[in-house]
Amino acid sequence: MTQSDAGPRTPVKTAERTLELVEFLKAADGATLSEATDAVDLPKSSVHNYLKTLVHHGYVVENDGTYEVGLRFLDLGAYARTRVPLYPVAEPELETVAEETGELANLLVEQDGRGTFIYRKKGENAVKIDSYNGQQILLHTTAIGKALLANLPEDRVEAILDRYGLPQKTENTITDREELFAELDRIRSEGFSYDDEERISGLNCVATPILQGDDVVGAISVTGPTSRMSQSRIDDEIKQQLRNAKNIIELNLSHA
Amino acid sequence: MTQSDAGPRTPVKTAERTLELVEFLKAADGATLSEATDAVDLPKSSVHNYLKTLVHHGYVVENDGTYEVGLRFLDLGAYARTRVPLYPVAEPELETVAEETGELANLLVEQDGRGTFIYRKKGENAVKIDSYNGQQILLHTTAIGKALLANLPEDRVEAILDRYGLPQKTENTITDREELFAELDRIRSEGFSYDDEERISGLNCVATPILQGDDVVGAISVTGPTSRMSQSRIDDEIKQQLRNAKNIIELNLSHA
DNA sequence: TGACCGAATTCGGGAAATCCGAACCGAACG
DNA sequence: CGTTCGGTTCGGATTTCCCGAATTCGGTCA
Repeated sequence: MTQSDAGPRTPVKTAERTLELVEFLKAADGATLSEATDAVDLPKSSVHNYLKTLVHHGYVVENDGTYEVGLRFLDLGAYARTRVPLYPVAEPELETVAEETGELANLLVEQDGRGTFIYRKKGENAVKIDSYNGQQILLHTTAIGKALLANLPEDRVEAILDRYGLPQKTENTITDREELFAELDRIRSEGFSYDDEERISGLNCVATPILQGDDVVGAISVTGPTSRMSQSRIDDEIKQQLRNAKNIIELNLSHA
Repeated sequence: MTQSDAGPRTPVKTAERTLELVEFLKAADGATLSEATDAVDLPKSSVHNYLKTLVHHGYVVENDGTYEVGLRFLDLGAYARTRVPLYPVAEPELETVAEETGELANLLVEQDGRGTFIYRKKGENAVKIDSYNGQQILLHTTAIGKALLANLPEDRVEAILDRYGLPQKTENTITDREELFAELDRIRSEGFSYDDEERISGLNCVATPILQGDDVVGAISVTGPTSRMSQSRIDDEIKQQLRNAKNIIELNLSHA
């Protein structure tokens, strides 16, 4: 990863190790003390202290020897979501989109250069994979991320690219800056972005940004399997649904 | 609080301070460095280091001088929820309950003696207050918590009471152990629990546990304003809806 | 324009918390 | 009954964090 942000001058290492440990528990779907010890570079006794401390505060749960991410994080996470003004406005509209199309409808916002799905609603036939709330992505890897990126000020886009680079996720991921900027231009003029299996093979996605005045506050999209996302369906149905939702959301945002 | 769990012998203090800081940001709905410094007992420069470290990792966001809880927690929280097998099974049924009654439908699970609402669905007329995902409560303060408590093994109940005590939330909160155990007996024999404004004045609640074999895995409830929750409506409509949802959920749990 | 004020950031020595290996326990299994 | 594989405890060495003072930054008022 081309990460050029060095971070704080004097980071609190213990805090970082704590978070790293929790992230490992997530990645591993739970782990024993020994497994966790192998993963983070610390002796067993130290990891033990960390885990017990986290357990005591409810951030980690222990079930006969295996440690897991605890529900206490849901409290913080759901709270953080309530602080995003777009969320309550967009939620009902995305529900409609999911119902009408039968596919997966998504809402993405940006924080600190990263994209976060703050709401995902499955329609009747929605693809099962690749879907849970809170998932974080790099903006250049998806249609919905690019829709957002295309409407950010140029200097912010530059800063984001400097920090996170353009790592490749599938063979279609854009990895070249020039190419990305050209694509962002196209998105700005058309108002929609697409991805052709750029992040996950077999999935297609159509997205459009949500604007508040001149500022982009998020983006919405519909995701479906390549087989069902024909050009004609995209043009006739999907884009219509998205346009509709976008209008209502922006209208409600403007006088709130 | 009657808290008799001393916690780990050698807690990692820095980890605790980190979490405490994030919790403060939540409680304060965002704060500046100076405000955060006043809240936690540390000098400004230390708090500065903590916050910058958290920002760097996306757990806190900074907007012109004020720090807020970041969306990265949503990733961990929503993930933790996916690890609860009850969640996907109960979600659609609670949606039905919310639609049919028009009130607020809830799903609670227990971890480490604390209750966590992992799903809440608002019906048409649902009360606006007191509702967000991930909220944590003490089990003895609500109908839904008591429904859960009533089906936990006695020694676990004792342990939970030892650890968290019976703090009073409203004038109706049960604060006496004997009284609570009597109430739990009653709940076990009736199969439903109620609260009369025990946690929040003006709100009433009807709840029933979700069992898997002999083990309680959670509880569901309907919450509404006292004015709308008449005895006859509770008996004729609400309990019927809950019974129905409970049956379907338990059935689906049993052969999964 | 310049001086002022509050807030955020940087700096460096001293104190304290974490690190870390080794030893101890306890359960499961052969 | 012995062995093994984890988890837990202990205490000294040292890294890391604490913490006040000095500096910089950004905005406001004269």
